[in-house]
Amino acid sequence: MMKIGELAALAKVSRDTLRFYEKHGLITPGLRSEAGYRLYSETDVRRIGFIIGAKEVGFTLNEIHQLLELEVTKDEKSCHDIKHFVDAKITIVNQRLAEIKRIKKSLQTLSDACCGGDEPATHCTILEALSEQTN
Amino acid sequence: MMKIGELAALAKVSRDTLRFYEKHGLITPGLRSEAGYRLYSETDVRRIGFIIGAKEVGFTLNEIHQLLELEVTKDEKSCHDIKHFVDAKITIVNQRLAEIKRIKKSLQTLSDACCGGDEPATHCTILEALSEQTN
DNA sequence: TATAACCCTAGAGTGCAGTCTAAGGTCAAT
DNA sequence: ATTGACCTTAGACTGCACTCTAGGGTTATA
Repeated sequence: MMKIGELAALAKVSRDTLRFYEKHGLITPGLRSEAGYRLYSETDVRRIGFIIGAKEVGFTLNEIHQLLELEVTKDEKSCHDIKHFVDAKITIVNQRLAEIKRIKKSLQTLSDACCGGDEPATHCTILEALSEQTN
Repeated sequence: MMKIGELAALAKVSRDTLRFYEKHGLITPGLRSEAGYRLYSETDVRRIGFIIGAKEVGFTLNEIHQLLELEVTKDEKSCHDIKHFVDAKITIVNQRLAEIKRIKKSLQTLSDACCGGDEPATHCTILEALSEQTN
């Protein structure tokens, strides 16, 4: 069990951010010490790791909230809804994957065109690098 | 050459967004019609396509601005700086790529655990799905 | 020729995601 | 016992990326 400052340092976010996430339901208010200090578990650490990762790839806190609330159980009723929601998210994720691969390739083209040795550096911009990608 | 409304419809953004991007230097103010209407070229279309794609995968407008300004020329002096900047960006892009793959896998695990047929739907959350990923 | 559907500007307003401030309580070390 | 580093709350403030409003001009169609 760690205090907010420790978790903040570990996750490289501010204490305020962690309280903000709690206030907005991304991390459930858990244990408190005698003095009222928040105490975080290993699960909380993984949870905020997920939040940060998801944020980095362009999910909003709202979307992350929905992702974290997803839970497959034996409840037949909700199972269909979950499947639907998850598959919709997978589609979005696949689009992002494709987009980021495009960007990576164009950055790579740019990097390769640059100082590659003695051959003359060709004139090249991101947009030109992007256009060259025929796939 | 198309007017702002056409480009907005094509790129699925608002006219205001396009004017906003211009004001912030993401698209250079180009040709104007006799009446002062903005006129956009094919290059502008590709440009805003790039902006939108980059935004979707989590780049800020500021970062996108920097990416768009990158240009490899024969100027030896700036070449080193460009290489450095681009390679730093590639590192970030690679991290995002890894992160989005992680998220995709966990969503897939979640989807697979759900309504897979007659086998009992195992209890599964995003965090558990993430933990299962040993790679 | 007038009506709708477009375009312009400057500037105000909005929602998201924090970030900071004030005023105070707790804990470990000198 | 007091100093400093930590923790608490509520609420104000900030920066980003739009989004809207007001007040006006233009262009195509009935």
